[in-house]
Amino acid sequence: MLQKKWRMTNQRRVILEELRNSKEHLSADELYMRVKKKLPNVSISTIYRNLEELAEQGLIRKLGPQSIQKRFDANIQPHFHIRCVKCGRIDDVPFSMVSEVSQAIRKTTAMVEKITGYDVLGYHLEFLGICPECRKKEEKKERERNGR
Amino acid sequence: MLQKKWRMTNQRRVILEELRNSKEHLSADELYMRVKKKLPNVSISTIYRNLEELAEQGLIRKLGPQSIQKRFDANIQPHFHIRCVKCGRIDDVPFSMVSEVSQAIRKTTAMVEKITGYDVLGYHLEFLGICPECRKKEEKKERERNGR
DNA sequence: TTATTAATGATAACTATTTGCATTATAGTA
DNA sequence: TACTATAATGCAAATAGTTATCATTAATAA
Repeated sequence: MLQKKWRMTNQRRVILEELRNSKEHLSADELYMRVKKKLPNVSISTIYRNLEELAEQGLIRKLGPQSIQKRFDANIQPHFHIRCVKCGRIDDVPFSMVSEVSQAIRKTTAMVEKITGYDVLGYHLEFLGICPECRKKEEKKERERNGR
Repeated sequence: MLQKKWRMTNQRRVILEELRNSKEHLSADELYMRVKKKLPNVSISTIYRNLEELAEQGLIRKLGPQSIQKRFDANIQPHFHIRCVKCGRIDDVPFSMVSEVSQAIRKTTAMVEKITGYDVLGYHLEFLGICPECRKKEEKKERERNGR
């Protein structure tokens, strides 16, 4: 398991600094604007590369969905979802499963409004995991690696 | 408040049918493939337009984030987020606010694994709402509309 | 100080989605 | 039933956000 050497470049340092100094959660292009003020020659691809790299190292968190594709659901009854982090597949988590959770969330809403100043319209709860198919694939790969 | 007339076209009907017949949550291009089998001349832009339209009418649900841009967070402590549906801005909901919720979620995890067959790795809870700035803008627009 | 190679900047490519526009088809009316 | 207004379509081009390529630069270990 040899590990890639890690270099703390000027760009990387400034990117991390700017992200840490900001109260908001910046998008790649917002961050690009800020870093540019310190390092006018920085490239947008350096921003993207470093965000990936820093997230992989656990120094920052990537928010939102891993897959950019939107998905659509004809079931408009309240229910939650579970998404496979490997393949992007989304399945249902029946509402009965999570009625306790949704009750807890509802109880918290007023407090969230007071603290954040937002009008809360709803929420989005999604479990993340590895779907049965992808787990099988993983296990197969594992066996092949060990087999020879 | 005059309302746009709504026409049930062949394409629209098949799109809705295919979405309702599928157990999974389809992405636009997956749906495109299926609709194409019934209507070979259908265009991908018809799929997109109808998904938007049907979601607006409340006949289907759009899953995942409204904005496709990823955002990044240098705070790697556990906490939840609240996102503005108008402008895409993301703020923190402090962990203390939602410790009750996260406890309820943790208690449910084992059950979710059993039902869905997934290995659950984590979850993502995001409140949706309108941020103070956007609310102010909305109110201003409202006043202007009524004012004259 | 030098050698290795990780990281960079510039640019092209790519993916998912949206838009413009001329044409077609639906629903309401004569 | 035919006519009309306009919603919706198909196609192509445009766009947004992100990723890949590649020659060049610079950080680290010897």
